[in-house]
Amino acid sequence: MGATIRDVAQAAGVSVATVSRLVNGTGRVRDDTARRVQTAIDRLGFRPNAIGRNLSTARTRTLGVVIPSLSNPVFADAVAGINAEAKAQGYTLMFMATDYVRTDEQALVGTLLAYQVDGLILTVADAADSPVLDALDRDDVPYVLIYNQPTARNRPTVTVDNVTAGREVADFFADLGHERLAMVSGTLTASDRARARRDGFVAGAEARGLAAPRVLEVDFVDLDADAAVAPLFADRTGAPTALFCSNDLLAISVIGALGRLGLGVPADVSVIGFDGIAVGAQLHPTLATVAQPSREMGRVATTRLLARLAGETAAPATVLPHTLRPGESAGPAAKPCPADLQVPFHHNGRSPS
Amino acid sequence: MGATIRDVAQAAGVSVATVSRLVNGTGRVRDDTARRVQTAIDRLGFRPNAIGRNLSTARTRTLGVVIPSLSNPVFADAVAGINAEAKAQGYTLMFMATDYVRTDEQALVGTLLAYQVDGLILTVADAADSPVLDALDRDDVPYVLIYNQPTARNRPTVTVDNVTAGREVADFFADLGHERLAMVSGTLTASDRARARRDGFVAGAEARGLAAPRVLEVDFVDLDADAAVAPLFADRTGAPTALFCSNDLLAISVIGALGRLGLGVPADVSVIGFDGIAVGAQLHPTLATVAQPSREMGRVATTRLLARLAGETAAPATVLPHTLRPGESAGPAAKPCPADLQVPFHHNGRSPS
DNA sequence: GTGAAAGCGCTAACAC
DNA sequence: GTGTTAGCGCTTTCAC
Repeated sequence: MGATIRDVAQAAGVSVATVSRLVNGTGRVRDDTARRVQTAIDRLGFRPNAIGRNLSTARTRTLGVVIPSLSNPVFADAVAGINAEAKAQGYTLMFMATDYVRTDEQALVGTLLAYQVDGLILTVADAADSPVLDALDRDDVPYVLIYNQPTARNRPTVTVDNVTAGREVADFFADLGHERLAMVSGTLTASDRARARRDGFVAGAEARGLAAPRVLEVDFVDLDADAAVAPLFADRTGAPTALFCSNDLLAISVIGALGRLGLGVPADVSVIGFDGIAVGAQLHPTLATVAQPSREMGRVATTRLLARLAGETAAPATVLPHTLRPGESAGPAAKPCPADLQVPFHHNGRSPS
Repeated sequence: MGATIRDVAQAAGVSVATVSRLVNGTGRVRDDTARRVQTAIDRLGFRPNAIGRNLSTARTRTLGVVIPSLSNPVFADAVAGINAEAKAQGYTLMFMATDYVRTDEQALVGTLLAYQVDGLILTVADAADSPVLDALDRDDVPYVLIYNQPTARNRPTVTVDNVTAGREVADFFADLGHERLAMVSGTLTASDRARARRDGFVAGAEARGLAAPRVLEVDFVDLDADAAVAPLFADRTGAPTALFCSNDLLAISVIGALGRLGLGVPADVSVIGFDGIAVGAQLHPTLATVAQPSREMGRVATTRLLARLAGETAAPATVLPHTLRPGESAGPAAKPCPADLQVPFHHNGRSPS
């Protein structure tokens, strides 16, 4: 497409080595030579071919990013953070989405590696049981996980404490007077963090002496929220009054489904999500959630990866603080009232207060 | 990191050419040779170095994507569509965000070009006045614009008809009985499409015999919605009853600000956005909007770019259909009632109906 | 301070 | 069918 280093060298009457030295600031070049070369560069519109450079240096200043999906703001935000930091450090991103197809992880990472990315930032289905990560470890490829749950193998990870967060959610509900808790989660085998959240939630409920929460596993990718939620409320007498959803997008769908079931949020059912996506705060009722600092997580993961690339050997897990963010979707449990006065279900989302 | 083609050749007792032929399926290889080579490949875990290949073929099977930001779902969705189609065609994305800094476009594209992307998909601030695009045209770099407004220069674009859409919004409001329209737009110089929407909107209002809508230009990037919206309602008697926001994110912020001003939506002010981001439908009131098929736009743009790369010379603009999606945020104009009965402003979002 | 030349890993003629 | 070899555009010794 453009001029090569040889063209420039020729035009300036110098060798390619000199051009290279000038362009990269490596090695000294006499002033007037530099001027001559620079003129040629400008005139020819020379832009060094990164591919040629990469081949020769065996570095690309390129980072690979593999995440489940860009359509979930939580990942889009993380990528925005990754990108911001990468850009600031002179790195460029190559990007791949698994679309939650676990078996695709391997191939996507393979593609990125073929392009000789200097390192990877990824969210895998399960960090504790991951052929991809095993392969990366074996080949000693620098990577940092993001969102994934830390494991016994001490893989480098930037995440929040999902177990504690789950426990806090149980506490939060218990404090509000709820006694029958339940969780709606995306496919648990597809998300180690969802499992961690559940574990914390279940443990928290037990610690508070509540019945073990029912855990409903749903297909998050193409979700029929109505069908998914219905079973929980088939027997309305024993139905849960508080629902923990493993992520915000799921929580939003669930709230919609509850409405169509004639259940008000939070009048009949309290709902809390996880992630802290921006829109949650704009909903009515505003979405209670456990907020993760997604953008920051992306930033930190990038910083750690670049440090690793620079030779540092960093700590296995960076645990960033999460925030249980109350919202209108989670309210106190309804006071039990005399049976004959009870009005258990309303057909709009509003409670008679 | 891994084995080279030479290692494989040596291990299999063949030449590199044979390995190359087998790996790329170019040229015939005897069955037993193939087996031997394949064994070596598997044993050594050989993965062809794309950089080497790229240098030699002068193609990278890599597409560059430049958009304003990933944090706006409208762009995230488009990138998701681009990625899906690219992936299906064996292409990988390199990604850059301008963060709405117009002057960065040039450099970002430059970086992508240095990496020898085969083509670009981009959204620029203004397609009609863009040094970047001029440069791309001059160097004959294949690209397709997305979201940008088609211009006289017939640059390849995948978009919706923003002008018509704007006109439809004016009609929509007029049909609802609104007489005082206004628009809140992101920086107009930073968005050719916002200008087009405004033009259509203004023209539409005029066609319906309404007063020229006031157009408020706000800094979308770090927006103080309260301060931005206030001037419109300083004089509440002549204040607009219907607001067109140049995008959904802006509309959401504006609705929040209106609430804090004591103005109900849609009771006191009707609001419509633009983009059709998914969360709009989850808001209460649901967000009226002009929906663009973002994911599909990304897909189509990619298809067109790949066709161009394959040698086809495609049409300048592909205009995809938009959909004016009514929502609760846009309702009929309040019937004027006798002055002494009038209750113009309420301090919650709900009208006394 | 500058140049010559040997690669980096691969593909693609071109020979055989 | 298979091997030889000349690059692709760049960096980087090593001489001078």
